[in-house]
Amino acid sequence: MENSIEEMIQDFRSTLKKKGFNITKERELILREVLQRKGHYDAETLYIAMKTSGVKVARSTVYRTLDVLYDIGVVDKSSFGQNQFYYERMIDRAHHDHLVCQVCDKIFEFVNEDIEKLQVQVCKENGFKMKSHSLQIFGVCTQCQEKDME
Amino acid sequence: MENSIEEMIQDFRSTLKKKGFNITKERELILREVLQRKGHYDAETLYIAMKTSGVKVARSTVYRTLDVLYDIGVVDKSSFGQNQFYYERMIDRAHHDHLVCQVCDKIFEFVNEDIEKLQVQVCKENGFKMKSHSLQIFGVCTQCQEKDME
DNA sequence: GTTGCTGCAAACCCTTTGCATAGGA
DNA sequence: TCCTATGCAAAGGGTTTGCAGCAAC
Repeated sequence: MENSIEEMIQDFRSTLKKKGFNITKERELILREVLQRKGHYDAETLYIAMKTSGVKVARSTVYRTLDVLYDIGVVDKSSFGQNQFYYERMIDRAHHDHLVCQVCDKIFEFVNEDIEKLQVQVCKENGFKMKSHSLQIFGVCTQCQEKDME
Repeated sequence: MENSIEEMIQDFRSTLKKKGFNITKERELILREVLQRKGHYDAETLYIAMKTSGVKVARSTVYRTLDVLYDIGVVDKSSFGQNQFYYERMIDRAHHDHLVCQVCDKIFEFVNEDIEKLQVQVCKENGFKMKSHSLQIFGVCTQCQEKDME
């Protein structure tokens, strides 16, 4: 259940091979960064973080690799209606949806099996073949509601 | 129930006033275009359509006004993960969610009361104050599935 | 007369792309 | 060797912004 980073990198290598991608040190470096990072971030943030910590990699490689990681299911990609993509590792996690606070921009997660089931049903009713889905609820989080009352 | 365009424009004027916006002829022109348009479109499409039909209005005014219309609840705004915003009039319509076909890019709508209720419940459980939400299911529509089999 | 809106063009921001070079298979 | 990936810089595309002139209140 609990895999070490090194084991995950081994998996990654074999998945790349299986899908016809080359194994490169840049892809591994980016994977390492992704694996140790929790929560949501955009490609630019990841790129800057890597630059700052002295890793040599090009911006376009980060963008391209994040999409490879998305392709092979290592990260999730979502957009929260902000015309920008956010990534997040999918390791050891079930699919989840998001509560987006419009005051502090924090993103909270939730899992709701019943909603998932209803989505499957909706697809069945419409003859639609589901590949993925994305549910965001926008509003105000508890903390911001409290701040507002002060 | 069934309001005429002119009645809707009257409502619009009073809403603008109530919210502290000025009433201008550009805003009215854009509202007219929005009211007679069904389905989803981006700001650029609306702008080009207006230009083509001879309406004099600046691109930035269209972009700015669509956001005003969104503010006051005349249009809905969503992004379908394409780094672009899509607008759609909200008149005479219940909230609905979207099935996005990744093959033909068509967008289908559905309404599901049970999902809506579960969302309210999720918010309650998390002490989250919901303002809006957005659910998109990505996949392949019936027609594209059939085409694929040929 | 103020304040807010429009129009224009330029700036912005994130993302993608073209191409020469480097590096896996 | 062949083909894919990288790095760089430049282009792209949708959206936003600064500012002067203009229109609403």
